[in-house]
Amino acid sequence: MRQIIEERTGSYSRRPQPVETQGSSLRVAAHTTVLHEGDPARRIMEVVDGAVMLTKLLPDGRRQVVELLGPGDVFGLAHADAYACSAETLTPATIATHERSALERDAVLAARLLRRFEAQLCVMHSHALVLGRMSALERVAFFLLRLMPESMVGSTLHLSMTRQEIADFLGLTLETVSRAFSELKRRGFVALLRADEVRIQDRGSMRRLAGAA
Amino acid sequence: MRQIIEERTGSYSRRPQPVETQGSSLRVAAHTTVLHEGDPARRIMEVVDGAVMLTKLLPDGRRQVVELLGPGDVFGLAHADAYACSAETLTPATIATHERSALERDAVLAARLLRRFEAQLCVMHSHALVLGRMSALERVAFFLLRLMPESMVGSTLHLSMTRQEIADFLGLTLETVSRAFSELKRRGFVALLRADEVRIQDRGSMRRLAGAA
DNA sequence: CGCCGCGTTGAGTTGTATCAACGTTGGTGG
DNA sequence: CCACCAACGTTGATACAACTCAACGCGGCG
Repeated sequence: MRQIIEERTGSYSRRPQPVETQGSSLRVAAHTTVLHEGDPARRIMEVVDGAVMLTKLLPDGRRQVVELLGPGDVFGLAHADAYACSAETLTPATIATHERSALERDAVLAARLLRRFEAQLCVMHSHALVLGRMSALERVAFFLLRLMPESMVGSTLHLSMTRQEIADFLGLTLETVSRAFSELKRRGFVALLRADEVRIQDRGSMRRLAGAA
Repeated sequence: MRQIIEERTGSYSRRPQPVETQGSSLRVAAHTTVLHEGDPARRIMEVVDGAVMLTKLLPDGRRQVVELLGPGDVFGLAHADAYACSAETLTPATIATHERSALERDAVLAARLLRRFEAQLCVMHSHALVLGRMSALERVAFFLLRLMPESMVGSTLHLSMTRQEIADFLGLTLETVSRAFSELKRRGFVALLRADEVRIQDRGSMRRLAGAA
């Protein structure tokens, strides 16, 4: 669809710094596929700004959103030199890219990625618990808490995902996600200003539902 | 239960090498809990030999086996300075441990962990697809293929997990896992010599079931 | 032998998927 | 400005896969 991507090389074009690698930076529109599952994995990427989702497909078309990424998160991982997931922007985004070979040369970059990978692996562990052991209502409560940092308590959250995308992330159908939203609203745990504008009313009950996430 | 752990310091006790970190090595019996979810995360660990599973618990006791680890795999990851998962051996195992501070000093170690984290993150992505989108039969087929490397085609696989542990890994109940094994046997895709001895008879059909894993 | 943990199988229940209709919103063009 | 349309969301009725509860089988060990 809207594949508006503009690329520009790193700020230090004059003398290529050995530490600040020759990574370039992409500015990408919302709903743009940045890379495709199975393509040769040449570069590794970091979300600088915006939101990105990683997806995997089964041959018959079933889809799983395997990870939701925000600023600092890393993607473009490879299994057998091919990208393991597709990556699609949820919002307009800025993405930094690095040659894979840069990892060996640039220790600072490698250290940053190591810390990030650890954090993302922990998040994946939590997500496995969600997908493997939680009910639909619990999954949606968990999802909303995950998107709503402690800080912004009373404020309203904008969802940049459709019901189908949320369903594909939580291992549900879009109808079940919709019913779960309605049920949370009915119980007074959340308020839906619009379909994509949510306010959490009762954080305690939500946390109890989500298993003290 | 059987908490037979013997610890010994690294081989270079004389002059402590700056690169080969002061990691110690554990010899651990099967069915031993090596670390507990929530404990302060002081050390990072590598499986040298044997098999280890990482688990997470919900307050009401529901359990998810989030990862299965073999030689080379890394665990002991921290979220907010606490272990994110418990780790339990499935077989007798040898485990190398490193102080977390060693990561900053030892570039070789850091590079190895980075590669491992990338691989383990990819595996977790696949597992999210399994947990979110696959049927019970597909999950069990996927599980068996994952344990049976391409190389050993005709040979027999020893499962070191109970039906309950497999169920907790695949997000199912032990009865459903048992029925799936029976169904795979009925279809002639696998042979069950004993409950924990499996031979894959029809790898093609298994791969088709598991979505060309 | 007889117990105990683990596995299998059956019968009935339930949560989520599926299928289908209807509602809402935002954009476009008459 | 309003009518129309398309995409997204909600809600209801029904179906079905997996869960739950329960009985039974089997193998290893004291």
